[in-house]
Order: sequence, then C-alpha cells, then structure tokens
Amino acid sequence: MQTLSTEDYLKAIYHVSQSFSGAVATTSIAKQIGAKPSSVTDMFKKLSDQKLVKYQKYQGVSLTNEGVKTALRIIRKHRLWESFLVSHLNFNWDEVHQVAEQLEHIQSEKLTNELERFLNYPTHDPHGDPIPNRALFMKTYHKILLTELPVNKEGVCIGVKDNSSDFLRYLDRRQIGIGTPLQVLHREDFDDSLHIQAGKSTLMITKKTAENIYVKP
Amino acid sequence: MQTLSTEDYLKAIYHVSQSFSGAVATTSIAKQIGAKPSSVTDMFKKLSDQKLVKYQKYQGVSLTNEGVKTALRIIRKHRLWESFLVSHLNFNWDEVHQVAEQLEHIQSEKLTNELERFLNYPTHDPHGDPIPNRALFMKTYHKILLTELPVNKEGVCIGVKDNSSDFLRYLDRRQIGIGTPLQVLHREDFDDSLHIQAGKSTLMITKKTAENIYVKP
DNA sequence: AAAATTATTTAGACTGATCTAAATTTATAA
DNA sequence: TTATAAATTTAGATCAGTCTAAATAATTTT
Repeated sequence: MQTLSTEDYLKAIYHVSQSFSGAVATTSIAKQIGAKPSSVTDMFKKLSDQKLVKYQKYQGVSLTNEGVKTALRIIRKHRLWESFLVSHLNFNWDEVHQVAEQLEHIQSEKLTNELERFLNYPTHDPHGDPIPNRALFMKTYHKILLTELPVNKEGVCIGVKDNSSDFLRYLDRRQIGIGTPLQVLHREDFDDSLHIQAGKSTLMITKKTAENIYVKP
Repeated sequence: MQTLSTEDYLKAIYHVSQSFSGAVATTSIAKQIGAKPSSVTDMFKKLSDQKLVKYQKYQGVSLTNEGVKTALRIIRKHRLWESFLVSHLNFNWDEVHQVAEQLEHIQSEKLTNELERFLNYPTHDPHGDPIPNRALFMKTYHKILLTELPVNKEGVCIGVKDNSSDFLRYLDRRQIGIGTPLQVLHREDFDDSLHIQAGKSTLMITKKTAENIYVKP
C-alpha cells in the first residue's frame, strides 16, 4: 500500500504526462504538488525503488504499468466521490475538489465499488472527466476546445480545462455547465473574442474563456 | 487543525474516559491505540501544549472542553459514515468500523452536515451508539446490559459493548440485531447461562454474550 | 515499611517527508 | 562553442510520530 504522499505524486505524474508527451520533469511535479524540486527528486527515487516509475537522473520520470494502475485507482475514487458530492450532498462543481482530494485516499475496494453501484455506474464526473471503471478502463469521447469549434457548428459542453473555483463560478453565472449546447456565432478577428449561443442565450466570451471549455462537436 | 494522529488520541482518550471515571492512564491509551507507552507520553505532552488535555506527569490526562469538542466532532463523523455505509452501501455492521476509522478524519463541515441531512438526521449508528448532532449534543437513552434485565421483562436490543467482528457476526447468526425484542425466560444458576426469547425464536446464550448486549427495558 | 512489581517517563535513535543551500548537469544564447 | 541560465541533484537539517532501553515514580504485596 502507498502512503498519502506517494499517491499524490503518482496522480500528479499521471496528469502531467497526459498533457505533455515524453518524460515528466521534476519541476512540473514540484509545481503541481506545491513542493520544492529537491523533495520531488527524493520521491522520484522512492517511487523508482517501488517500481512505480522509471527514473533516470536528470531525465525525469514516466509511470510503469503498475504506476499507471495505482494512479487510475486514485483518479477513479476521486471522480466517484466528486460525483457523489454533487449528486447527493448539494455540493457545487467548484466546491468538490478539495474534499475529493481527501476522500480519494480512503482504502477500501468494497467502498469504491459500492459507491460506484450506488451512483449507478457513472461514466463522467461533474467536470466532464471520465471515471475509470472497476477494470480501470475509461471511456473518453472525442473532445475539442471551444476555440476549435467551427463557426455555426453545434456542440455540447462536456468539460473544462481550468478547474479553478473562479472559472467554474464564472461559468455558472453565465449558465454554462456540462451538457449545455454551445455554438459559435461569430469570431471577432480583432481580439479573438467569440459571440456564442449557450443554451437559449447569446453571449460574448473571451478567447481565454473559450480555450478552457471542452466541447463535443 | 489536528493531525490524524492527534485525532486518534483524542478519540481514544474520550472513549476510555467514558468507561472509567477519573484521569486516563498512559497504558490504557497505549493499548487502545496500539502504541508503546513512551509514544503515548510524547503525545500527551503535545496535546497538553495545544490545551486539548490536562496532563500532569504520572497522573494521566483528562480532556479539556476543547478536547471533548474535538473528540465529539470525530465521533460524529465516524458514526454518520458508519450509518451511511450500512444504509446505502450494503456494508454489514461488522464491516464498517475499519473504513469509518479513515472517513472520520475527512475535514469538511459541509460534508458532515450534508451527510447528516442526506441520512435524515439519524440519532444512532448501526451499533446503537448515539450520534452527536451539529451542536455536538447526543441523545443517550437509558440502557442496561442483558444480564441486568429482570426475568420475563421485555426489552429491545439497542447496542453492543463488544464491537469485534467475531461477536457481531455471532449475533447475526443468532438473528439478534438492533431493534430485536429480547426477553429473559430463565436464568440458569449453575453456569449463569440464559434462555432468552429473541424475536420469534428462543435460544440459549452464555453470560459472556449477555453482558455484551445493551437493552432498553 | 521495605521489597517487589507495575506504570510512566526520559534519552536517544529511526523513518518519511519535507526544507535550504550548495554542487552538478543540461539547455540556451551570445 | 563557450558562457550563462535554468533545471536537477546532493548534502545536511528539521519535524512529527514512532520505537527501544534505561531511569524513575507509584502501587501493591509481603
């Protein structure tokens, strides 16, 4: 069994390795975890001893199969708990993360699997991220950024890139959430802002906003 | 905020101080926590620095008001989670303890209070122990051991003293649970065994069993 | 009341996770 | 391609929580 800390590192490595190809750098994990690079190096060695990552001095790390599995088990728990908090405990999608960070470390296979059953085997969490099933397989659907959606083509909001409370609350105020139909009406060449149709209302959003919203065409 | 470990100690001190009056001895906590007495002494000092216990060398500890509050907050979470596991996640009453030991440390007032609401403000957990409410007040009803129930007087099983899996599973097999009506039909002077009516069936139990079952007359 | 036993504390060490400061390697730019 | 900058690692320290072994205090027994 892992410690809290090794679980956090494995998850961080997984997430960083998803967004960039190649080995994961010490500094990127230091930023993600909020630790100093020297601490990260220490942990890389420990994880390497446990055969959870491949590590070569100065060359960063990559997860082994076992490392990926462990990361996915944590992500599975995290996303199931987030779903539970939103669907049954009146949490908003911007409030769940902090609590799920704690709940994801609870060790009990029975708990995880029963929670999944109780939630009726959800495939995606409240942010639109896929939930690994019992076999750690997850259904990812093809997603693009709203900036990449051609003008006048219809799409549906299926997630966000930036998970900060600020951004999520901003979207709430604009009535944009998972499942909201989105359509780009006009792209302003001058400042790259977008006029969009979101559900029943039309509104203007900046480029920065648009590139943090995932859409299924 | 407390660490995992200080929370465990506070809870242990609370429980021990409930069953014995006076200050709580180092050894009793060592046994409860599964640590060496020297470690317990160290922790007593730390808790004392934080004003969570009163501690005098060689004289044991007692919880301060703040210490009691902290202990009750943990017990509240523990018992709410146990209730949730049994009522919604198909756990048996002998399986919940280990998982609840982890869940009780999750820090989120909103989570605790919403869980309580979701469970419809339960007053007792699956073992019959009272759940402190938001104000940390708990309803204890008058309870006696089955050994103290007069012959032929009716009572209801409302809890157990021994929470070991072995004992709980034994009760399950005998179809005794929270809410089961119990009545002592005959007390055998020779070995103190009891013939009892438990729900619709009559059966024989030993003195040891009877003194681990709480009854409301 | 002294001796023996038990309980408790102290001293010193270890582990895991972190840090700072210094050294080293790799990458970048002049 | 050498100098500079950035990234990474090492060395050594700290902190929380634990341990063992030894010392001390309290309790019980004779």
